[in-house]
Amino acid sequence: MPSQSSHKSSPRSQQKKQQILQQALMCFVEHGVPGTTIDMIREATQTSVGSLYHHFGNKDAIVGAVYREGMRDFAMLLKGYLQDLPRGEELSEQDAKDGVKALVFANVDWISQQPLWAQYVFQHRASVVGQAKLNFNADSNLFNSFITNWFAPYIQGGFIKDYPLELLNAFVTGPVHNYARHWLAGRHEVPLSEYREDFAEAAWKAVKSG
Amino acid sequence: MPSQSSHKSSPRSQQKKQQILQQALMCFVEHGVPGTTIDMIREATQTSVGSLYHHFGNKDAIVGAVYREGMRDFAMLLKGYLQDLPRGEELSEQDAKDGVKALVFANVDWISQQPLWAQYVFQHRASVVGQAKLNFNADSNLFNSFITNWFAPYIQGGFIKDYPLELLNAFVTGPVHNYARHWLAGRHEVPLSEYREDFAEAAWKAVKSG
Amino acid sequence: MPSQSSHKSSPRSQQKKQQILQQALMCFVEHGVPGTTIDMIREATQTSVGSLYHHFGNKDAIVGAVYREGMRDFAMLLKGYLQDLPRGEELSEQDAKDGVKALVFANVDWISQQPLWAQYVFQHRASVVGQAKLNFNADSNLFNSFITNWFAPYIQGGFIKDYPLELLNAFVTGPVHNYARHWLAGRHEVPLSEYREDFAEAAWKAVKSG
Amino acid sequence: MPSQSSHKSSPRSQQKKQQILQQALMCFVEHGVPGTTIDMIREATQTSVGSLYHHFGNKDAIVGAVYREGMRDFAMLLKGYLQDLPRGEELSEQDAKDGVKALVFANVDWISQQPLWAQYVFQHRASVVGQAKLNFNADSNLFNSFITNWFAPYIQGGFIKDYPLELLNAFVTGPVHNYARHWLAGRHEVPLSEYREDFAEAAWKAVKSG
DNA sequence: GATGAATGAGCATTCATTCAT
DNA sequence: CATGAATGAATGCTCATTCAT
Repeated sequence: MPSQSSHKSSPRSQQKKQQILQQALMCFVEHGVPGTTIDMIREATQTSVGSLYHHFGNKDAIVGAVYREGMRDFAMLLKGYLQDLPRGEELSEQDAKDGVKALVFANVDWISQQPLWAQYVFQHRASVVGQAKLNFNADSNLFNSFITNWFAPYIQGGFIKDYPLELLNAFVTGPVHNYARHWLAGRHEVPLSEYREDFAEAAWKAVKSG
Repeated sequence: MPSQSSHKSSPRSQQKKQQILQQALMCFVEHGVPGTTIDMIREATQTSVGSLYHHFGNKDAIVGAVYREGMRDFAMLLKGYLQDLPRGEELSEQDAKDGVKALVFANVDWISQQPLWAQYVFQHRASVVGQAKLNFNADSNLFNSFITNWFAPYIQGGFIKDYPLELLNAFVTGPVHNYARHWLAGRHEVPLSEYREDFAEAAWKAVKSG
Repeated sequence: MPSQSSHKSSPRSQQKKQQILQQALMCFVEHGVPGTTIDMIREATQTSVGSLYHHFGNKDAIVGAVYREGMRDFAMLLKGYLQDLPRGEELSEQDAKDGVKALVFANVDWISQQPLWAQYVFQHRASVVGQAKLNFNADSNLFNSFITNWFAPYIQGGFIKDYPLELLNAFVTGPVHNYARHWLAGRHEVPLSEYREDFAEAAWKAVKSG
Repeated sequence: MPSQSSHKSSPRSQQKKQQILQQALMCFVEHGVPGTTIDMIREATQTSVGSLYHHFGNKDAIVGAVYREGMRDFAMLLKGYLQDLPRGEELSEQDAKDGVKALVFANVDWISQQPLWAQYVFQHRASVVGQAKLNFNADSNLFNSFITNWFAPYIQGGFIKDYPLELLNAFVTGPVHNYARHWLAGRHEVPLSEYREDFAEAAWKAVKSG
C-alpha cells in the first residue's frame, strides 16, 4: 500500500485527484456524507473503485481531503482580504472596522461564489474523522493563529471588545452562517450577498468597544 | 401494518413512546443519525425490534418524532418567555428590546438546559425526511407565525429595523447557535450561559433602528 | 389453546370463519400465498390478529381451509353433474360420453363461475402443507374414488380406453386447465366458457375406445 | 452499483453466472421461489452474497434469469424438432400430423430430460416479475411467432382446425403438462415418457380437421 | 497505475406467532 | 372470545474494502 499523503505524486496524478475531489464534493452535498457511497463517486469520476482506493486509501480520507481543500480555498481568500487592507501607520478604529468587515465579506463572498464548498465545509464538519481530522485541525490552528494575530493589536488597543476569540467569531460569522445555511438549503429566497453590507454593519456594532 | 398515527393510543403506550424517544435522542447525538442503528435504540430502550416498528413504522419516523418532540419543547419555552413579558399600554422601545432579549434568552437557556435536544435539533435538521418532514414543517410554520405576530407591531412602529424576518432571525440567533454548536461539540470551554447577556446586547444592537 | 377443528362451533362463529376464508382467498389470489401476510388478512376481515389465530391456529391452517373449501365446492358441483345424468338400463357409449362431457363441463363451469377459487385451487396446491395437507388428501381420495367408481364400468365395458385414471384425467382436464390458467392470468381474451363444447368434444375423442 | 446488463462480461464471468443459475434452479425447485433465500443460493454456489448481487442485482433478477435460461433451452429443442421434420413438396396431412406430434414430443422429451428446468418453467411463471418479466416476454413472443408461422399454412390449408392458437396450444400441451405436473410432484408413478405416443395421438385427434 | 470481481459484516425491515389484558 | 402490544429469528440488500490480474 503506497502511503496516501507523504510522497509527491506526478502532476497527472494530482490533476486526477483534484477532479475526484470536485465530483466527490457534489456527491457529498447532494446526498450527505454517509449517503454517498464509494460507488457513486466512482460513477461520477468515471474511474474504478480500485483507482479511488489507490489514490486516497479509504472513504474517510476522501471526506477529509474534500474538507481540507475547501477550507484551504476559504482561508486563502480570507487571508487575501485581510492582507489587501490598507493599514495606517498607527492603529485606528477605522482599520479595526475594516478588518471586521473584511472577515464578514470574506465569508459572504466565498459562500456566494462557492456555495457547494460552503455547504459542505460549514455543515459537514462532524463527518471528518480519524487521521483526516488531525490533518484538518493542524490547518485550522494555523488559520486561527493568523486571524488572532491580525486582530490582537486592535483588541489590546481597545478598539474591539475584549472577548475571547470564540465569542467574537460567533458575533461576526454567526449571522452570516445562519442565513447562509437556510439559503443554501433553499429555504430563503434572497441571496446572501444581498445583505453583505448589513451583515458587516451588524458585526461591527456587536464587537466594537463602547 | 397498524397505522402509526391515526389511532389514539393508551397512556401506557404513550409513555413507552416517550421513553423510546428519549433514548433514541441520546443515540442520535452520540453517533449521529445515520450512525445510529435500530439495534442500538432497541438495546437502549430494552425493547424488541418488532416493538419499535410497531410503534413508529420505520427509522425515519423515529428520527422525525425525536426532532418534533425537541422543537415542541423549545417552542413551548420560547412562547412562555414572550408571553410572560410585561408590556406597557403603548408600544415602547423597551418592550421591543425585551422581546429581542427574550428570544436570545430562550435560545441560550433551552440549549443550556437541554443540551442533547439542542444538539440534535440544531444540527440534524437535514436528517428529517419524508412524512416526518411535512409534519415538522407544519409545526414550524405555526411557530414562525407566532413570532412574526409578536414582533410585527414593533417593526411597523419603527423600533426594530425593517428587515425580513429571516434576516432578523439570523442576527438574533446566529451568534448564539454558532457558539452553541462549538460548545456542544466540546470545542469551546466556557458555557454558553456565561455570555447570556452579551448575546442579548449584541442582538439588540444589531436589530434596533437607528 | 382450543383445538381448531374438532369441536363444533356456534353458527355465529362459523359464519365469521366463512367470511374470513372468503377474504383470505382474495388476498391469496392477489398476492400469492407467501405474499399474503396475516396482517393483510386481518385488515381485509376487519378483525384482530388474535382473533385470526383463535379461529385457525396458524397461517397454514388458513391456507389449507381455503383450499379445502374450494375443493369441496368444486366436488359438490361435479358430483351433481354426474348424478343428474340420465343413465340407461344398460351401459352405453352415449352414457360414457355424457359422463366425460359432464367432467369437462363441471370444470369449465366451475372455473367460470368461481374464477378466484379456481385460480387458487388449481395453482396453489403446492402451498398446502402440514396437517392441512393431510386433511385435504383425505377429501381428495374420497373424491377420486367417487370418480373412479363412476367411470370404472365404462372402462371395463370397453367404451373408454383402458388407461390409468391419471392419464384419462390428463386428457380430460388438461386442456381446460391449461387454457384456464392463461385466461385467469389475463393472457387470453376469450372466456373459457366460449369453448365449452370444444373442450368436451376433444376430451371425448381423446379417451373413447377405438 | 455496476450496471447488471449493459457491459460485456468476460467468459470467466459468464461461466460463473451459468453455475449460479444451475444451483439457483435446484434451490427454487426444492423450496419454491419465495422459500429460497439468497443465503441458500450463496451456500449452494459457494460464493458470497456480494458476488451474487454484483452479478445479478437482486433476487428477482436471478429468478428471471433462471426462467429465461430454461425457456431458451426448451425453445431450442422444440425448434430443432420442427426444423428436422421432412416436409413434402406440397402441404400434406401427414406433415401437419408430424408437426403436432413434434410439438408433443418436444414437450415430453424436454420435461423428461430436464425435469428440474421443466418443473420450474411450467410452475413458477408467476414468480417472474419486473424487468425480468419484460425480458422474458420478448423471448416468448419470438418463440410464439415461430410456432405460429410453422403451423399457419396447415391451418389455412384445412388440415388443422381453425382454432385460435391459444386453444390449439391447450389441446396439444394441456394433457402433457397436466400429467407432468403431477409426475414431477411425485404424485404419479409412471414416467411421462411412457405415454409419449399416447399424448401425441390424442393431441392429433383433438386438433385435426374433420 | 488501473480494473472490477469478490468478500462478508452489518443494516433496516418484515412477519408469523404469543400472550397479557 | 377479542384485542393489539411484544417478540426475535430471518431476509433481502448495501457497501467499504481487498486483491488478483
